[in-house]
Amino acid sequence: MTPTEATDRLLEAAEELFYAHGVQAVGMDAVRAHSGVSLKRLYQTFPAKNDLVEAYLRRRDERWRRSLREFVHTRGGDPLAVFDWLGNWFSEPGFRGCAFVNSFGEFGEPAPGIAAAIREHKDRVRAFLRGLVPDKTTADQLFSLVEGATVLAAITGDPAEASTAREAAKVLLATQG
Amino acid sequence: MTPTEATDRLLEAAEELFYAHGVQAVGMDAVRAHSGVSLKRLYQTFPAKNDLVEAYLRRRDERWRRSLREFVHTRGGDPLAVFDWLGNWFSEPGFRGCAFVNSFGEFGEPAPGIAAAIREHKDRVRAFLRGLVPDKTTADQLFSLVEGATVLAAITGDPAEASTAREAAKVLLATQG
DNA sequence: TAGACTAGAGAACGCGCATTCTCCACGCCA
DNA sequence: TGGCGTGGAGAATGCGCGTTCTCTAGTCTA
Repeated sequence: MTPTEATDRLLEAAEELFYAHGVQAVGMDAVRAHSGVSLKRLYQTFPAKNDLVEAYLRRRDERWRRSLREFVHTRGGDPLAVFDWLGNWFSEPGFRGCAFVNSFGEFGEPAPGIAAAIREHKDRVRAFLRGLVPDKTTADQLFSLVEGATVLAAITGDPAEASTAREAAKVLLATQG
Repeated sequence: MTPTEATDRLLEAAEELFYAHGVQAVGMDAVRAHSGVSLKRLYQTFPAKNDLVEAYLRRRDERWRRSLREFVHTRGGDPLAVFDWLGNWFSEPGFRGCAFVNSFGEFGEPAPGIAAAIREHKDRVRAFLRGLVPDKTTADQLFSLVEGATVLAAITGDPAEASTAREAAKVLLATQG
């Protein structure tokens, strides 16, 4: 098995397990079992669990934003499409809220790399929304709606939080946008 | 030491430690040390850590909502006062986001009592907002803003998320309320 | 005062898990 | 063919922590 293939398998397994069960609840041995990569190789690739966690978050950030970006692009950059995308996400089986918010909750004092990955993710999402909505304030308001809808959908299990937020966004965009 | 005094001290210590550092990061021995209640008494009062966690959450729910309710009451029930209250909260030293959202993130599969405490807290906050804002949809939109502002203030450390959300709420209330 | 009960301090137990170590099988080169 | 290095499987280590156990000092009662 080539090093890059091992890395891929590890990150794939890490994402599935960490997102579904939480980082702390998943042992390195579970990652080994789920990835099929030996423990030795695992530690050669990621010297400590924190390194794997940080890599998991950074990869998830890239993929999550790419998915959102591409979806919104097919809608001609309509900011409301963001909320349609959220609705789809909330409805996926296994949806458990924002991985970054969950990780923030899990680690009282996160390792610096992990804290940075979380903050940078939110910064990038904010930047994306600002690119979609010229007015900074309005963009930030939509961001708040996005985060709120995600948290509530996770806790209540109701994907309709997305349309509630969508209606609010529509009003905000019409008033200020 | 009377049993109720022991319970009070334990819950006080639990809240300070669990909220500040996260539940998993705080051992029962730290609760003992911080409360001054012996381990034996601790386990007589709360047979397992989960019971203490659930009691901590339920007590925090009561106090948090009472504080919000009383503040909004002094403002004549103005829904926008909610966001002023949030701004104060976000500015408090030691603010670390919503205890319930953090706990949700901490426990992949929470014990039933803990999951219920989290859900019930959100249900009650939603009910409070609906009492303030007759229109259900608008109330739910404000709820989304509240949750989003809280998450973002926690992660970015910027209390100004409260005023961003407040402006959005103002627009939503003017349009629909 | 002697006996019995209480509560606290802290040791002990058991387990889970991050990390490291040991041993073995397999492929490569002279 | 015979050493030799590479990689995997999985045991061993060390530690943190939830929970329980032990021992002891103090207090109340007859």
